[in-house]
Amino acid sequence: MDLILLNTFIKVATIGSISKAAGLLCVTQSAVSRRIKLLEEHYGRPLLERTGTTLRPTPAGKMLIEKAKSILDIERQILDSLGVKETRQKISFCCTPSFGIGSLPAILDSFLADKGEKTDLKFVFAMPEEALDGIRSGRFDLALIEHCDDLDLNGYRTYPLPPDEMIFISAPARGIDMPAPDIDRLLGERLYLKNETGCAKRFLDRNMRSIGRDGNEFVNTVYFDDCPFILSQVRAGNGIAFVSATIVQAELRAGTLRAHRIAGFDPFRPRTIVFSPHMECSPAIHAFTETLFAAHDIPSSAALFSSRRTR
Amino acid sequence: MDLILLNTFIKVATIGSISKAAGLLCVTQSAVSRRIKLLEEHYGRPLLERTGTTLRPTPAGKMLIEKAKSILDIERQILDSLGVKETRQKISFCCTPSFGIGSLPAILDSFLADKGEKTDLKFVFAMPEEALDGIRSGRFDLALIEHCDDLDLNGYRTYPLPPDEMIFISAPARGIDMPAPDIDRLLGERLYLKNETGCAKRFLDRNMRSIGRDGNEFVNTVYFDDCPFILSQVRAGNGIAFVSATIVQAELRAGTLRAHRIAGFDPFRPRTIVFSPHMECSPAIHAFTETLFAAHDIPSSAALFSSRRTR
DNA sequence: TAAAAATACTCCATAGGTATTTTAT
DNA sequence: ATAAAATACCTATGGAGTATTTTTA
Repeated sequence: MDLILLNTFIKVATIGSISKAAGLLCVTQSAVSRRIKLLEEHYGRPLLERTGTTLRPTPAGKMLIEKAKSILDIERQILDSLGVKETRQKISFCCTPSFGIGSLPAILDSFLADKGEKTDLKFVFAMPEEALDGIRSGRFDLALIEHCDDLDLNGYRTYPLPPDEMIFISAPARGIDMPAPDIDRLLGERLYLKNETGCAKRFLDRNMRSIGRDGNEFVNTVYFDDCPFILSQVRAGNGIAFVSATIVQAELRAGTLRAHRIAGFDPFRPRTIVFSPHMECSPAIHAFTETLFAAHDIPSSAALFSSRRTR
Repeated sequence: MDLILLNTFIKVATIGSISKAAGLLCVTQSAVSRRIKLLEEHYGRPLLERTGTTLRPTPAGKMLIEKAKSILDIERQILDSLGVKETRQKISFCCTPSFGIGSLPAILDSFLADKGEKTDLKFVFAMPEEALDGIRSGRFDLALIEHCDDLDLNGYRTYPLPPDEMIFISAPARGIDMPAPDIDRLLGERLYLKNETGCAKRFLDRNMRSIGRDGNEFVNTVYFDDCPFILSQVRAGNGIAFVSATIVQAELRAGTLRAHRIAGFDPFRPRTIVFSPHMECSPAIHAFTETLFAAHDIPSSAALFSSRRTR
């Protein structure tokens, strides 16, 4: 009787779902189902109540949970006293600076809340091209790609996220129309962008072209490779910027910044999560992805982690 | 981590030998060696001290023994409280009546002393031919064959035992020479034998022929299918019998019976243990064989039980 | 040198994955 | 009808056996 069966049973009985537990355990639903079956055969009776909307332990199962916990606890004691370290879980995640600044802090907080202690985390902010390169080479486990240009993701393990919205922002003092100003009104403003090849610039150019204009019509453009500085400049009324709505959400709500949406623009920037083919599913990565998905109101990533178990 | 590893380790550490533990566990030395290795890899350090004449647990190993016992104990509690019966171990053993009466009781006592509660035992007394037939058909797990005739044991899993000795016995009152009487002196006595086709009769005939005489020269022969009665008749001075020395050992020592050995006879009857090819090694069968061997001063039967594990 | 443990190698049982079916709400 | 669990089937891993080598007392 393998301890993995007991651990699996505890997870399933606690969560109340075989599929969900499978995600956590980085194996398929099939494997978990089989493990439960094996355990039930081993102990000669049903351990889970299959009726009802959620899986519940039978009386025998309830008893087993307690006993199994003691067993796993002793095993843990042995490992601890012999100084056996569980292989430190590593996550390396790549995304654009705007996501890193706008959304990642909240996700990271929520992740660290329960899962953080035992994991090595690496967060790299880079452009989609570099992200994909890192995924290919195994430098990153997963990346969040924002599609400033069309991008060929063929051959990657991907998962779509809801798009985010790109908007112009300005200080109220500049008096720019709030809902949808004329584009010519904005062309006269000093435009702050992070850099010439950044996502925002490329996405802006694309949208300008789509309404028959050109990105270069913004004559007064300042590239400054520091987001907080750009925001402070805009806040101070020194110009406008074209940014992801999420990173200024709070200030828009507070009224310290104004959002401007241009007629004819498609402001929504598709986003995709790309998984490394080398990525081994680990509980940490599973939990991180789960947090990432939860932040975007996607119920569960269970199905993503069906194979490639950690050994 | 499989509980079988912990159980194996406890056995090895307790016994101090991988080979011996392998016998007990009904697997090969190789398998046990591998299990220990797996466990040592799992816990990341040596658990057995390989130096010295006997295998001893390292400090880590000592600690593990205790913890492992707690784990296995909890597992036992679970099984008990769920009413999981360990499949009742069965042994069916066949031997000649003379062995069954002479040697088996002592062996059985010694076996029952520690192993008996959880086993179903079946002892059948029969002639070698029937024993072999039962082995072939799987009716018996093992049989002790006494070679009254030449017997072809090709194709059987066998193990030689030291031979026993066949002797004539008489009551002291009859005044027959003790060490080696003349055969003609015995021919006049009434000879008690169990039955016409029994081992004793056949073995006697063979020996008579080997000294140029004939079994039929005993003119006054009584076949009576009950050993105790025969012995009582001899004891009462009503005749002689030709029996295995072991069944009258005590009475010879006490002087209530006399032993007679005929010059030219080869009194030693080879004995062989025959194992059923269908026999699955079980701890019970191992223990029984161990007892059987110990009774004949054979150190260990470990090597016999290398394969065919119980599932 | 002999007995025990380790190891190289092969085989097969089984755990796990994929795809599909069954079940239950 | 949909989502989850069970299952049929296939593959690959690894545990067990056989035979051999290495170790150590």
